[in-house]
Formats: sequence, C-alpha cells, structure tokens
Amino acid sequence: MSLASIKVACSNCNLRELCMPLGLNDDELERIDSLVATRRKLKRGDTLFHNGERFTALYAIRTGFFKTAITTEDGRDQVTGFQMAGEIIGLDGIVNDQHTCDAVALEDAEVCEMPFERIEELSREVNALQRHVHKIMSREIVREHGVMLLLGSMRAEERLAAFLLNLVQRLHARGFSQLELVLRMTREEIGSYLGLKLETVSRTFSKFAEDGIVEVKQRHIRILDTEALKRIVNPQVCS
Amino acid sequence: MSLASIKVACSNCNLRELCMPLGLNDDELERIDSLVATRRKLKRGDTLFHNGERFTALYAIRTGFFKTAITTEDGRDQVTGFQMAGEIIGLDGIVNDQHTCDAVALEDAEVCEMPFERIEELSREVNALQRHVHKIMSREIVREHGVMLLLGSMRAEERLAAFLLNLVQRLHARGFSQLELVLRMTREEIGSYLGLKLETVSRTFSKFAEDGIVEVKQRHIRILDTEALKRIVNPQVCS
DNA sequence: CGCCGCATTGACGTTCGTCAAGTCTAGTGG
DNA sequence: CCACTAGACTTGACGAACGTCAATGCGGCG
Repeated sequence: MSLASIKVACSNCNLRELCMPLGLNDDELERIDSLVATRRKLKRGDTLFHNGERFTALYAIRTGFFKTAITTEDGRDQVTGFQMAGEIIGLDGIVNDQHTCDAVALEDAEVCEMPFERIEELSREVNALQRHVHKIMSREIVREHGVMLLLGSMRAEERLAAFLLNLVQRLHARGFSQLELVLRMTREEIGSYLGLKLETVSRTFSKFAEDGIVEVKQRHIRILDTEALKRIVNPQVCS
Repeated sequence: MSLASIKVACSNCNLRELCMPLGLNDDELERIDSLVATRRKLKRGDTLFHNGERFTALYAIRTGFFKTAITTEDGRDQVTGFQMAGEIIGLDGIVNDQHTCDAVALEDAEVCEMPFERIEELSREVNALQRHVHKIMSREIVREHGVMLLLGSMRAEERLAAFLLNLVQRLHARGFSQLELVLRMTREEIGSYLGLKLETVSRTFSKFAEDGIVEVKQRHIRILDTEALKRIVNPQVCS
C-alpha cells in the first residue's frame, strides 16, 4: 500500500465509526477504500459547492464545520443545516444533477470527495454500503421533519433550547464535552436556521443566562442546567 | 401472464410516467414488475403506517391523498407533507427500521406496497432503478428545504400562496385543472403544515377572496389570478 | 330535520420583528 | 504594543403579525 492510498483510505480514518464506513465489516471496509477520490481543504468562508453547480460527488466532512443554505431570487435566505465531522453533504444535488443550496465552511475544514458514480457502483456490489447510503438519506429526511416541527410549532426559547441540545449531543458523539461548546456560526445564521431574527436569538440567550441555564460569552456557551433546557423543549413531559 | 400479475404490474400502471418506473426503458420496466408485493386499499381516515411501527416497505400511492405527520410526546403535532398519486411514502422509516411518522389517508385510497428488501435487491441489478430511488430520496430532501424556507421566513399570506401554487402544480401534472382544486385536508391540517393556526389559514383564505385572487367555498378553491399568487410568494421579483 | 364537525369572524393579547443606539472583540496596521 | 476599525453582539422601545378565546355560520350525514 502506498502512502498516498493510506492517506485517503476510509479503513484508516479515525471517523470510520461515524461516517461512511459505519456498519461495514473489515472486508467491506477495504472494498470502499476507493470511494474517496480526493481530499479537499477549505478555509473559513470558502464554499464547497454552490446553488446551481453541477452535482458530481458527495462530501464527507473530515474536519471543520459547515452550513448549508438556500437563497431565493428575492434575496431571502434560509440556513437548512449545520454539519460537522463525519456527516455527509451534497445529497440535495442528486435529484436534478445540480446542487440546490450552498455549502460554506464556517471554519477551516477538510472534506473527502466521493464521486457519486463511484458510490452507486460500489453500492451495487457492497450491500452494506447500499443500505448505509439509504440510511444516510433517510436520516436527513427525518432530521428535516424535526426541523419542520421546530419551525412550525415551537416558540423562540423552545427552538433555541432544542438547537443547543442537538448541537451538544452531536458534539458529544464526537468526543467533546456535553456541557461546553463553541458556536461556529453567527447569531444571524442561528436565527436563519431557527426562523428567528438575530436580535431574538441574542435576547433568548440572555434570558437563558439570566435564568442560570447557560453561561454565554459571545460564542462560548456553557450549559449549566441540561434538564432545564430539556424542560423548555418539552414542557409537558418533564414536570 | 396471469390476470393477477397484470393487476399489480408497474409496466401496466397508468402512473408509470410519474411513479417508480419513471425513466426506465421497457426492458427495465419489466424487471421491476415484481417490486410490488401487494396492493392495499384504505378508507378515509385509515393509517397506512404509524410512528414506531416496524419499517418493511415503501408505498407508492395509486389513488387517493395522504398526509404524513409527526406527534411529540407532549402532544404537539406537525404535518410534514401531503402526498398524492404517484408519490412514494415511507422513506422516513429506513434509517432506524421503524417509521417515525404517521401516514393517514385523507380520502379513500389505494397503495402499492413495495418491500424495501426487494427494492434494494432490484436496485443492485437495475441501475436505472437504483438511480431513481436515490433521486426520490433526494427530491424529498429538497422539498423539505423548501418547506424550511417557507416556515422560517415567510408570512402567512406567502405561505398559503406557496402552498396553493404547489398543490395545483402537482395536480396539473396529474391531469387536473390548474385553476380549480378540492382540498382534501382541514384548515387545521393546512395550518399544521404551514406553521399557522387554523384561524389564520381561514382568515388568509378570506383575504385572498376579498382581493379577488381566489374563490373559496369551503374546500373548493378556484384560482382567479395565478400571477397575483406568484407575486405574493415572491414579492420583489414579480413587479 | 337536526346534529356535529368544520369553517368563519371578531376582539383582544402575546410574541416576535423592526429600528436604533451602543458595546464588545478580533484582527489590522502603524 | 497599542490604537483603530469593522463586524458581531446586546439591549431597549415600539409596532405588526399572528395566536387565543369565543361566538356564530354552514353543510353533509344519519
């Protein structure tokens, strides 16, 4: 095995428990090593792909933090998601062979580019990969159902609490603290995602801080009372 | 070919230009005839599957109209979509082998049950089917992005206008009028989907009627001015 | 014919958006 | 090293949009 091939091999990646190889055995894992064509490094602010661009590949995030957003002709803007290491972006492009949103790095990042042709080819041969690809897409659909619930029926405090809980939960799965996090996005981006104005996001953070639920120092957040956050999201159930 | 096999064959279905067989040639089409295990008839109000139920199959709608909705422990309810003939439901169940929402028939309906195992099997053999399944899931993801935009940044009138335009467009693709439609869902269900209360939906319909944009008689809607609706959704662009 | 669920309409309250002023911080360059 | 600046964030006052509550209307079905 050459050094270069080691470098981009899934079987050798420390995210393999989280990312594309999840659920594959060693044999299958080796077979998908050719999935990643290249790695790509991005600086903060760089776009990985943008709306209208031809779709050719999915991207697995190795390091860094992304947002995806759609923009309408009349200038409206909606952040559709925040993605972190081990997550897959670009699924929106499959249906019409072109991307329908922008993916922007919110910090310096590295991604694995996986040509979609190759994914489909290998999916036909490796059943576990086929199943996994289906699950990834289904998971995205279910996630968006959750966002629809949030946008459709929650108030500002509930939205922000749900957002924070979701973030720390995902960060925790990657070995970070459950109680501390650094937001990689602006208040405006959070607001766009949550269907709120940035002032409302800011006010709601301040309210949480007053109530002793979190400590907010700009983008540094420390969660002081996880249970309180859960109670805010889900008022009835938690007494 | 026996009568029974004709009856459930995709190759013989009048929705083949819209549904699962889309984009397949005759040869491929014949190979996926075994996709549909059974047909299932439902009465208005019946649930096709519900939250928590084991996932085994996707369903293609032959006739009728469905809603999908998630319910939280604390009784919140969010309609995540309305589906009509030729559309596929059940994608939410793939990720955890169990459904995460309820699918309810809003009128008498018939669906084709396609065991997911069989879909995956045939996808490995028929490339066009594999591609099509991926596109269906991607389309759902993109649709939900649109709903997020709607819920996150539009006002009541814009939401309802977008909703009506989307409905007639889909109905038109099925051979119905572009200007007339019968809503199969209640104001409350529309409201749940659009993140509004039923009173707001009702008021907004009345406003549109006053402005001469639509004619509303309970669930019978006639669109008098499509351009005006488009202008409401997209104020800047249309002057 | 009468009932029940759905829809409409009005009056009022709450939440969040808007506008504006001011603060903090990281990054830049002298 | 410090001053400066631009962008991000906070906070307050006010208003608009939508939710809530309640009364009433309508139509389909038994």
